[in-house]
Amino acid sequence: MPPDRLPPLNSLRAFNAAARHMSFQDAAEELFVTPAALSYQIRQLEDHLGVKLFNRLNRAVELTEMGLLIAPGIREGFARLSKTMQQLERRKSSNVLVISAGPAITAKWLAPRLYRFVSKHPNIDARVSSSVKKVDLEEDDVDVAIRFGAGKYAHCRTEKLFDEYVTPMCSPALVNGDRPLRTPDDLKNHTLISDDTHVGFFDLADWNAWFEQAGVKDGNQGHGKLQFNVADHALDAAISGAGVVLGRTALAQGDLDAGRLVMPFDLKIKADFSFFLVYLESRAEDPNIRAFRDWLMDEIGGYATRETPGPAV
Amino acid sequence: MPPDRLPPLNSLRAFNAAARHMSFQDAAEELFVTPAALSYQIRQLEDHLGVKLFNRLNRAVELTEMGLLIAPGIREGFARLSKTMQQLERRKSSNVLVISAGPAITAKWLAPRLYRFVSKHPNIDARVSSSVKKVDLEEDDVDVAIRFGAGKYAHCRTEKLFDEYVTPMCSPALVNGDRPLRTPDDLKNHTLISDDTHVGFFDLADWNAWFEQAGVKDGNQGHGKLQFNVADHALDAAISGAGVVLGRTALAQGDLDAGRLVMPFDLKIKADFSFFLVYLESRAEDPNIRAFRDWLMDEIGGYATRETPGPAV
DNA sequence: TGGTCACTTAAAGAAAACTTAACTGAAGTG
DNA sequence: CACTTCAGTTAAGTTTTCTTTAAGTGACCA
Repeated sequence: MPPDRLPPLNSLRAFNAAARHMSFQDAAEELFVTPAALSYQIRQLEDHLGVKLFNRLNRAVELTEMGLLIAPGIREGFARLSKTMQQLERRKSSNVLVISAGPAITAKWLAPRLYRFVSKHPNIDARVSSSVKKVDLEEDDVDVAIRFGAGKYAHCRTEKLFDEYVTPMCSPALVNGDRPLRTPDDLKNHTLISDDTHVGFFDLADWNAWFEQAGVKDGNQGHGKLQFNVADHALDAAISGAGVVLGRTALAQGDLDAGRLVMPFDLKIKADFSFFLVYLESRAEDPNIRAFRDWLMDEIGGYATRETPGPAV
Repeated sequence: MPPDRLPPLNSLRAFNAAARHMSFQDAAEELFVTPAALSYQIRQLEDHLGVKLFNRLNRAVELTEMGLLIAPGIREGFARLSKTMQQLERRKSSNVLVISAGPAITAKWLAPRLYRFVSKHPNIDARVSSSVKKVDLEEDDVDVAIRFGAGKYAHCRTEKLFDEYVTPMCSPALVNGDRPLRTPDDLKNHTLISDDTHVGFFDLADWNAWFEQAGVKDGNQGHGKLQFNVADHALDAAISGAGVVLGRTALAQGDLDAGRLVMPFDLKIKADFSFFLVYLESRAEDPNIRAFRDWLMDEIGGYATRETPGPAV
């Protein structure tokens, strides 16, 4: 980057305020100076650039072509600086790390092991913001996000956590019970549990898709059905023996490891999407974010797959 | 936006230079001041924020946690301001509008009618940058782009120009010649022309796909084949009577209107992608960009479909 | 016609930023 | 082990820049 040769910064700030208010008076007020000072600043900028930025009308001002041209860029530049200073203020007082994740992954995966992160980093005040809504890392006060998706987010560094597979799962008691589960056909004797959390957000194989791949006709016409709109509730229902759930391996990990759930069949359908850790490229060196990322990678024992797409056409 | 209460801007600039160079000396040089001045500025910023930003080592400096936290944001903020001033410089001297478009759409659509834009806006120096490579509107010196895609680009305003369909096309002489083209089956008697320009960039129906939809078996085993790696060359070959091309309606528009090409069959396969005009959201009010956009919309006689996706997770 | 409103201008005063020059303390050098 | 060098610091004084005060302009409004 060459020596930038920027105009006097105070005059740029004055221009920014004036362009936003479309009034020198209001701008002067915002900056706690007299209108005279502001007028002088704008003129200084115009002289420096050799270009008129405002047309002075009788009792108003309007941006010239050139003013119109640079106003958005100047505004964004200062907004970026401003946001950055806010970040620092936030960090100065407390030491919060806001983690955004969907409800299911939070309940089944993140929350049960987050205590390890907190005890490893007692100075970091970790907060989980659990929501289905997409979160804007640049706007909302969120530091890192765990997202199920394709792993492409503008300006973000993303690291794959794990892939997702869909397969039937149930309580171990069910497998060898009075209606045993030996072949996919046996599923017709059981209540089929599912969830529609993802509908409208992303595609995920459903019972029909699984039965098709398993070569079972009319599998879905079986014993009964039970549907949830929160993924972890569906799993919990299966744990309690209510039936067989078409579960997601990543979410059910803990229950599978603990023996509360088993996968009676080999057939797993891989999802198009995976779980990713996402955070702003520009904040990759933030100590708190690094700490969380390192802990997370350690926790899953995998290594990172980095992808850093930028905005391109 | 509230009154920002930013720290002294000069001290921010000093911090930016120092953080980039990791050296007060070099930073001072960049800003054409003495090291003493720079030292003073950094201290001023630290005092203002109440936070140490650099650790002073014996003969070097290093960023503290807090310094590390804000450095990227500060840098980006100034980079934005800098880019904006560069834009103004560019516009001051000349009045260039750089249009980026793929080779085929340039040759067949844009170039033949761009003279109308230039004669309508004689003060604008329009330049076409024709390339297959993706262009970064924020980095490269490109003002607007015409792209074939899904119409989702970060930070960009996109307006749909037209959809794209794929269907056989040939010289009108061929249709009623000694090997007439009455039904899709007749294609077996003709040389099949195609292009693979798009391969690796996006999916587009090929001859196999078209034959399948037309219900023709083994259509592709016909008379002969001719393949190009530039889309407009394939069209030109068809115009000259070399055979039947699986043409793209948007690209062939001009040749179809002029009667140089005809579409012997009704079956058109719609492409997943469309042509879009793309430009940075922040430059939507740029007079040159507005002028081009308005002319373009006028030219196609359609109205705009605006989509402005931001970076979200 | 006279008052008001938004911005401008000029001169003087206040505040900031910069330089000079002397200082510190560690690393490299002979 | 002294001597030099090098990066950064500090303090005092100066220069530059910015800001205010106060008077001025010109269009709009009553």
